[in-house]
Amino acid sequence: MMNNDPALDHLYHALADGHRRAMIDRLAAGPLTVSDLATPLKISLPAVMQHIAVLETAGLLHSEKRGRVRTCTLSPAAMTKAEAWISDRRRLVEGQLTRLERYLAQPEKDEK
Amino acid sequence: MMNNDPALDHLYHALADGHRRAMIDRLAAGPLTVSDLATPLKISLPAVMQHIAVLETAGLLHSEKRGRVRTCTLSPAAMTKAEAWISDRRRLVEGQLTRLERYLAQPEKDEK
DNA sequence: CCAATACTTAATCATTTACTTAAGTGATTT
DNA sequence: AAATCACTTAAGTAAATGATTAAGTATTGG
Repeated sequence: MMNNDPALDHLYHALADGHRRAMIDRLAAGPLTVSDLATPLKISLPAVMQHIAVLETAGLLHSEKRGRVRTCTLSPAAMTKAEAWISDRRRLVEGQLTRLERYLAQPEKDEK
Repeated sequence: MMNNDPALDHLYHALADGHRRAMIDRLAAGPLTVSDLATPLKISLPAVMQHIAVLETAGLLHSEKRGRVRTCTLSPAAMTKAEAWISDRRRLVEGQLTRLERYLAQPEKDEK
């Protein structure tokens, strides 16, 4: 079964937090260091590092250390996967609505 | 800030569990009762009810009780919201890649 | 009316999460 | 070499999560 998929667990779990979404938002404009990511957040640096680890486990970003500075970059592929799952299901339900609307819009026949 | 959005917290949290995704999957084909939803899952009925509550809090489904049977139906609007957030960010990052590629593809000038 | 059905509530529990503070590591500056 | 910087590790904590079992509450069929 496709829904017993730890990768999707990690992906959606990573997205289910405002701090992490804010980090993704800022990273969407380009790579940032750990300190850069931490600056606008009102949490400690270790907390930021834990969020980075969660995003990295989900495959949403990768990071590289040069000297004493770690730079984080978004990986769009993981986002595509999360988006694809939900998009597929949404389309199925909306297809259902379309069938219901088709049924409702259909003029009644067989009324005798 | 758009990322401090409890609705998105609830949405992605609801999607971050295989049992709940399996339930969404089956509901995508049409409404089901609580027992119908529980049957293929190897967890207790109260556990299924808790998952339904999480999905309902996220706005992913609504349920209605008639007699002693509760029927659950998916609400595609919430899915659209979750999909939209991630889609927007993915497009931003992919736009970046496009700019990078454009830069890399560009023949070097100013080399003197 | 009585039992079976379909949930529902309540109480409990192990684990995971999202933090914290304090102390440590290694790379740059001065 | 010493201080500063940019993380990193460790240890601990309160609250949330995902499950359980046991005991309800309404419906509904016989």
